[in-house]
Amino acid sequence: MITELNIKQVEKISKALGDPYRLKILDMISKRKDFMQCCEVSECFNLAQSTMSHHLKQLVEAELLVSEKEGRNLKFVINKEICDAYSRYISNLGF
Amino acid sequence: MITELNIKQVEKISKALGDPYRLKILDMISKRKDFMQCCEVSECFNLAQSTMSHHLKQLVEAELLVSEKEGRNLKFVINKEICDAYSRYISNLGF
DNA sequence: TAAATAAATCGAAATATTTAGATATTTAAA
DNA sequence: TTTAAATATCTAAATATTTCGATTTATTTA
Repeated sequence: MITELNIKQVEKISKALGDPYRLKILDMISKRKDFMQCCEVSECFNLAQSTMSHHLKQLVEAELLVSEKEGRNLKFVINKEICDAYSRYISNLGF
Repeated sequence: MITELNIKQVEKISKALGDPYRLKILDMISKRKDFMQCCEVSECFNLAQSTMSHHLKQLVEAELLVSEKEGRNLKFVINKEICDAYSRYISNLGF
């Protein structure tokens, strides 16, 4: 089944994508074969832990990332299905 | 030549897409075969003229829309190339 | 069980965005 | 050439977002 986003979801995803840190986070995570840990992500940016947590939460709530708890760590992977659905929504604007 | 967006452009486009009015505006314009006039767009929303002007400006500055002056009116069309480039950027996050 | 680590939550300040009203500019029509 | 229409700009208020520090929660390790 192909995921179809409604306009509210598109808005939320767009908002999540509209920040330089969050774009860089997605970029980093996407370059991994497997997954990425939260604390690893934090180390790459000069931001407070609470700020990073907030950014990651927004990406998860927009469903761009899927997170999984592993002990006291958090692993992230890109939600390919949502990325594709969003991508499709935007490119369909051109028709 | 295929347009490749840099991360700053992706941020700007995402911000432009992260508002319910602007998404609806794009939706309306995209449903037209040809183009759409500014005042036509305004009529569809319960927003002040200056507010609408501001929203349209953001879409044009993000290059999602191309505007052309025609007399005292403004015509808009979707910038398909940018939509596709943005769409491609996002779907590539999945790899 | 105590200490340490990873992440989340809360509160508050700084910053950015959205919105409307007033005014200005540009062009068309009377 | 005055008037009307379409759009843009400016200012200010309301609202939302970003950020940090402090605290809390959950889990692991000593």
